[in-house]
Amino acid sequence: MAKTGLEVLKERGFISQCTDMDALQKLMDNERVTFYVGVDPTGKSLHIGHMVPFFAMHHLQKAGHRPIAVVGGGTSMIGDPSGKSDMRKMLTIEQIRENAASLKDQLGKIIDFGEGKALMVNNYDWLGPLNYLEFLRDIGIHFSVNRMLSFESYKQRLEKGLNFIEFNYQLLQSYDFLKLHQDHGCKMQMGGDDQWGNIVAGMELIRRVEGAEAEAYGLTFPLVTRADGKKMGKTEKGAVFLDPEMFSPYEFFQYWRNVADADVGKFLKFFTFLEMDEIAELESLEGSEINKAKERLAYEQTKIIHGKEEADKALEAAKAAFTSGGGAGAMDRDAIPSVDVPVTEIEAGIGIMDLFARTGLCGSRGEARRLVQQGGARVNEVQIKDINAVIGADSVEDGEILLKAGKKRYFRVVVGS
RNA sequence: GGGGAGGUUCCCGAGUGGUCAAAGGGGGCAGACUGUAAAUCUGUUGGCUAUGCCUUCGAAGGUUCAAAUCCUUCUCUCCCCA
Repeated sequence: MAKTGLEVLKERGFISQCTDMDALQKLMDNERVTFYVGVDPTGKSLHIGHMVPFFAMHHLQKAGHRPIAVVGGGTSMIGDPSGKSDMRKMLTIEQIRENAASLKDQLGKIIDFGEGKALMVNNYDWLGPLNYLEFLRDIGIHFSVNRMLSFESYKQRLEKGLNFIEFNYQLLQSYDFLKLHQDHGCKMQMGGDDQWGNIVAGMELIRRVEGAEAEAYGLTFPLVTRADGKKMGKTEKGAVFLDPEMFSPYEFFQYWRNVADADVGKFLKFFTFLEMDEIAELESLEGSEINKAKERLAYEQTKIIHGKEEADKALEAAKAAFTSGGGAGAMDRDAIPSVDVPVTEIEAGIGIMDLFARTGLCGSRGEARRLVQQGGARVNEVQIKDINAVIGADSVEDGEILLKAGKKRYFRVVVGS
């Protein structure tokens, strides 16, 4: 007996709030439902913190429903105040267009944009040409300022200051839902919990314009948190982007490999397509065994985003680097960042601090000095503790020198001519 | 438009003429311990051609032997009034 899409979401923990679960269940049992999720094209790459709704989309699409990804080209020119303590930066139309194009590629890894299976639209297409007076008359009339002000998300902003442009965001998002309902028969909107207010507002708008019997539902996902309280998908160096140029597949793999014990099960459900019984099995592992589950999580997730080949490479590299006495010997060379240094410089000899300072492993010579003094610096796996050590041609192996900072960070110095 | 309070190093937050590269906390980095986890403990945390030098306390000027600290102007934020 196949599970319905909604059941899959439920058992995986995707559902936080639903405007009418029973009715939605019934609807989805009986027909192919078109639903949508908004994406903000505020950057050229998504990061994993954005991914929950798209994994949810995947499950529903698999169950036969039709997703629409709405690029918020128009709305991102306004900036959603929900859950934000500060106003968002505004982008130009050109930037947004560029971003939108690369976002589609990334979403394509999770959602099948094949003919008729899914849509991607840009709300700038209908928000852009809007006529202010008409919009106020046709749409604005349905909104109560009193009601809007009572929303929790606005309350918070009222204390800090909320300007008029942001205040309009909800109207525009509601209009999106109405527009998609009219043009594509879209009946459900999904989003993070912070979108609840906006989603409900959209439903109400549809009911007011189309009549009380119009079918519109809303579904929200819980905010995915990490056991250590840090933001999902953020590292000190920035967000965990899906774009391999911005965040290498190896590091991506490592991010997942290093999640907290308490998060493994949850993440397997959210971010992989493994079956529930397999996840249950992985979840039941205890002690150091749990590393197997983390490895699986990292592998599956990397495979989805970067492909099987990259996932295999990352897995192998990780194994090589962390088992049997360490060493990056078997690591995939390309996965390690590198810098070119002319052979003449190597032959002349480079001070250990200079070498580390120019690799990105250390931000400055001072930082490099500390690293060396604290015993975190290794050249070809040999610890160097002398800050005056000079690295010369005798350290070159296979045309490169392998540097290691701490236990996990590697860097290659490629000797160029 | 009027009045008030503020802008300090990655973040929060002390500091109100020299002893300040600036307390404390957070975070980061490194080390120990480990399971590439968590917790804990230790060290470290502006840069450099390095017992000294340079750049930093919203911006620009000024006072002084000496300023994050005093004065002037500008700028931004928040609060109260209109």
